[in-house]
Amino acid sequence: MDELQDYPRPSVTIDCVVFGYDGIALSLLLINRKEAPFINMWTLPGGFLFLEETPEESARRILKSKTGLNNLYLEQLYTFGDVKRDPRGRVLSVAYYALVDPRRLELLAGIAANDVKWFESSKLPKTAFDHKEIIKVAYNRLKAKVTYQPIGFELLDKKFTLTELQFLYECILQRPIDKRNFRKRILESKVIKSTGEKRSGQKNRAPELFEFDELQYKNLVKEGFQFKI
Amino acid sequence: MDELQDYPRPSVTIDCVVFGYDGIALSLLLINRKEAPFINMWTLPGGFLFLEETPEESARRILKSKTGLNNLYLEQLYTFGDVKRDPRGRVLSVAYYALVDPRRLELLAGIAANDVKWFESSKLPKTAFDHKEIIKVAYNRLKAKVTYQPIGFELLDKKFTLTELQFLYECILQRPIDKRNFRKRILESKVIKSTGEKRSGQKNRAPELFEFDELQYKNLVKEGFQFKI
DNA sequence: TTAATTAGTGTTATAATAACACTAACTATA
DNA sequence: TATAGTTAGTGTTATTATAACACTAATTAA
Repeated sequence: MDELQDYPRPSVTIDCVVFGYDGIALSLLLINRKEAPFINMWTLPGGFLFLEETPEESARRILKSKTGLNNLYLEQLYTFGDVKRDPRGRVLSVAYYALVDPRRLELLAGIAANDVKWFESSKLPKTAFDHKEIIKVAYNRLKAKVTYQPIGFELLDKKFTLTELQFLYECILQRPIDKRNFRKRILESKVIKSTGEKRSGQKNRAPELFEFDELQYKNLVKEGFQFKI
Repeated sequence: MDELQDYPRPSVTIDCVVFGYDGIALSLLLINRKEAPFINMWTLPGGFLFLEETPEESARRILKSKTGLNNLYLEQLYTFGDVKRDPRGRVLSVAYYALVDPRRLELLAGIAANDVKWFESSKLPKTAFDHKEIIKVAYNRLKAKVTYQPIGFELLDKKFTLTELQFLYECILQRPIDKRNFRKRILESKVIKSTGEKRSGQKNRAPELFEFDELQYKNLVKEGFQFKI
């Protein structure tokens, strides 16, 4: 019989690509590394997988400890396994990506402000390990996914205007979207509903506030509905 | 500094979902397990990851040893990491899926015929570990992928007729496709080209033989072309 | 009250998709 | 050698989805 101990085991880490959106630009959360190797370089939030947790649980634990947030949208991205991706030895990384509204996020008090930082996705610093590659894969996945699954809402406040939602999509997809067509489609899809409220206090017409209709979305999915932007 | 040996390491295996198509049905290659646990049950071809190989290299090595084939279409599927997915201990599985024309495949002489077997995907036996779940994820991925990437060709002979290609798509997607629309679209896409030959010796009109135009496909992709069925 | 600013709204041309039925070529056999 | 049986191959049209486009409405500040 094969015994587990007959085979050498790699180390396994979890790395998270955390996307945030502050209303202006898509950003990524990076951590300044305080240890060798790659001391003082920027890295994805990550850590070693514990034996008593699943990779997803591990990702949530790590995100909680680095950002203080739980319950965020999280999805497995890919497992990176180049033999020399970590100079310390053989380390597999199961990568996840997460979506966060950074305005809802309080970076943990215990962590020095300089250690954890948001970077605009177009202005990333040099990163350690193969994290540049992981980020690239994550961004491509986000871009593809956002057009056929209503995950963009995770990056916004609970209540948002259609203009805000459109700006977010333009920001992720890096292309302009026609306002009238966008509104028509998103409203026809029935995945968002009006709250009846308006956002006032601006120097212009008060826009209507909408929210994601999760219940309705689940029903639509059951009927075979496919979200599409 | 973090040292790798400070952290417990899980075992890591590679499991492969091998899809085959014999002209009639989509099939899966399973292996009859000769060891505990799950002795005598059917499993996905798999094995432990070696420290000196990447997960993909490992998958190719495993497939080569179980099927004798190399150079097959292979793609990482997902990493399965339930804490109790293997009764022997903590084992992560990095799963891959592969596409094979089973008529090109000679099962290795060294392996008893009963040990390795094709099963129609609609008539699978009970499988060990969480392999049922892995298979389900793989089939969903294949179904989605086949509509926007020309990977179906991997399951056919180098030269094939349009009718064969259409049957394959109907088989994977589990729905009828209009013959004229299918031909129009696949030919307009330019990813296949006529060989000029015909397949004769049947009791009916000799169909034209086509082949996948890989060079042309790569060019089209560079120009931003998206395959679509 | 007026200017500035962003929100909100429909129509039409164009392109993509889906539905549909016959003729052509080859083989077997009467 | 004519005919029946079988699968290959071919275009057109209606329907639906997409893309392009410009003005009016509401609010605030000056």
